[in-house]
Amino acid sequence: MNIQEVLSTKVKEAVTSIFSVSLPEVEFQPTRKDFEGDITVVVFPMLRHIKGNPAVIGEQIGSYLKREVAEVVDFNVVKGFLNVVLTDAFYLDFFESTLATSNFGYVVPSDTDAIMVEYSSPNTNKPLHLGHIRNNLLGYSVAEILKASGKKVYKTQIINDRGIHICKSMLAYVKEGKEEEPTDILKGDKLVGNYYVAFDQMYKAEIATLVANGVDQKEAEKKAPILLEAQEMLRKWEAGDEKVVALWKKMNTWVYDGFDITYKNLGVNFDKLYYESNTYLLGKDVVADGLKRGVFFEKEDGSVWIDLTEDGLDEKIVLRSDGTSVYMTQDFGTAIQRVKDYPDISGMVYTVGNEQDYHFKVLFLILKKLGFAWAENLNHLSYGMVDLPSGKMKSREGTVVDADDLMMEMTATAEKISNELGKLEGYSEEEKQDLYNMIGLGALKYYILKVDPKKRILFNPEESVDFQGNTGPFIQYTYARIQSILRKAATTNVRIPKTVNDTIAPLHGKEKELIKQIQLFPETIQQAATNHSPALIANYTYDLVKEFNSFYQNVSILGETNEEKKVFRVQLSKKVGEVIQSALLLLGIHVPERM
RNA sequence: GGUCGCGUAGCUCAGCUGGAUAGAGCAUCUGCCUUCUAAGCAGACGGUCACAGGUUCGAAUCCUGUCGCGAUCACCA
Repeated sequence: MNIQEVLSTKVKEAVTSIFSVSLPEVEFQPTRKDFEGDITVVVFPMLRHIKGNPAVIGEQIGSYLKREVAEVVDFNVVKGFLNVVLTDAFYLDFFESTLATSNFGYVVPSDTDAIMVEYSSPNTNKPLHLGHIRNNLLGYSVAEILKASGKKVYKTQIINDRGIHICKSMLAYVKEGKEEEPTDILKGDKLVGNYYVAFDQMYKAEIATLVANGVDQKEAEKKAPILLEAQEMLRKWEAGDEKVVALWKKMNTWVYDGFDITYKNLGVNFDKLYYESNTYLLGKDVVADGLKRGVFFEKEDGSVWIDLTEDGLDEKIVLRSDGTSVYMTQDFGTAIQRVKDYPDISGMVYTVGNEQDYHFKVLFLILKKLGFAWAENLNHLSYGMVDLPSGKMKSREGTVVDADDLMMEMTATAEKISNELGKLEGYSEEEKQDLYNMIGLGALKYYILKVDPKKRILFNPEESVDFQGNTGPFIQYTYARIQSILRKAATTNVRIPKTVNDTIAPLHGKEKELIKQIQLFPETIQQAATNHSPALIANYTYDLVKEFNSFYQNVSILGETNEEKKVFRVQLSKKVGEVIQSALLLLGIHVPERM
């Protein structure tokens, strides 16, 4: 039982004994820093059940708690707030208990209750950019957070490897590729992306010619010969034309090799890959079944629809009049397939931009109407676009911040700053490069993940990502500081005293604040998991680190003459380091021994 | 136009399942390295929480409306 539950019971007891009233619940909040105390009981809500002056009621409950609860040393009442002061022993007991816990804050993952997290899911016609980075970091991080919160997790992505957009880059390659192949300098995804851009240029030129010859703009966009050719290529692909399929395989392989490098550098991974070329026909049998059961209805032309007007949405097509699938059909077909593949799945998280909010609303509703139990636990991890000062990023127009380039720039910045500070004496060139990479990516990942996913990010390439203040490197730096102390101390086997005695008490205010912050870690993980919010982990870690740095600069650790106190501070620092490491790992950020 | 999301300090963001005097970082300004890593610490400056109503003992937080920004409303994906 934690302290809040103890206090809750005791407050109710107090109210019953003093006012002869039973209180349904007690409201707590952490005591604000400006007041004395650790935990605050809010008296106002009690006024519904007890008549009287809140300050007086607070006094009476406070006295009761001080008398009856061993952990309560003192209390004070400000307006309707009863601030309770807890004993140092309470905090030390808690701290002692964490020393024996490995992976403090993490819950051992279930082996039955699984969540599938989908993220990344790129098209294979162009390289990954900053928008994909946000998607990947969010998806990866949420998956890690869910794991830490006690779920079994499958990470997946569906690769959009077929369709007209893929044929466009293939066609441009055929037209002007001249057997070009990827090189060390030009990764496969970049090469294919170049041809996607090339297609667009040819297409635009043809439209311009047509318009100059008097063709209507819209008509020209539909009739441009190169577009018709691409459509023809798609038909051949669907018919299994050998030459087209061979080219498709070749170019997709180039792209996958390129993506692999980007994913590796970014530090993300997947347990299972789905390919749209294998799934795009799924869902038709579901439509047939749903028709029978009256979930869907058929129109005169043979197209199949679902009526969602009663749910405040509109009618949505699920099968075209020519019998082919639409995006939606594939999506529910794929969802069902995934549960067939992994029967322990009880829910899914889709990491997809907020432009598809409506689509997922409809998708989830359809799956519910089809009666799947797991459909109750589907979540769209919707995030805002990453825009540039000039507006939206567009691959076709070359206004994108490339993922590989950005990671390289971040690493270069880390190197520059490290060299200026010059603290890496004795590190080999390889160790240095690893460190620059760790710091550069730490900065980038933290920068992206600390903001609420719902909000759109305006990324200005002219202004570099910060390395000071509320940033990844600041947190990494604090970790490195702690490791430096531990190296010097080398007393890790010494334990803190089990009870508070004269040598360690009273706790320094900073020490107490640190323990309080550590205490919050497990519940922070749970909150981040329920809200699918890495930002909560980022903010928590920042608060912890700020608190530690304040402790570090205001309290001497190794210089402390009282041996018991010194050992305790070393232990405390070590624990903070462990929590920093655990927390950052949930964001996909690694920590250095030195920096 | 319908629907959804966002609007908090000069800038970037916390806080939003209602609680005390709205918090950080960046930028600007003051101090602090012959003592554990100054990518740091201590402090100053900076606010009509878009606006107007409402609910409540109490609203940045919940409800309604207005304005601004974005997304979306295809037999595209």
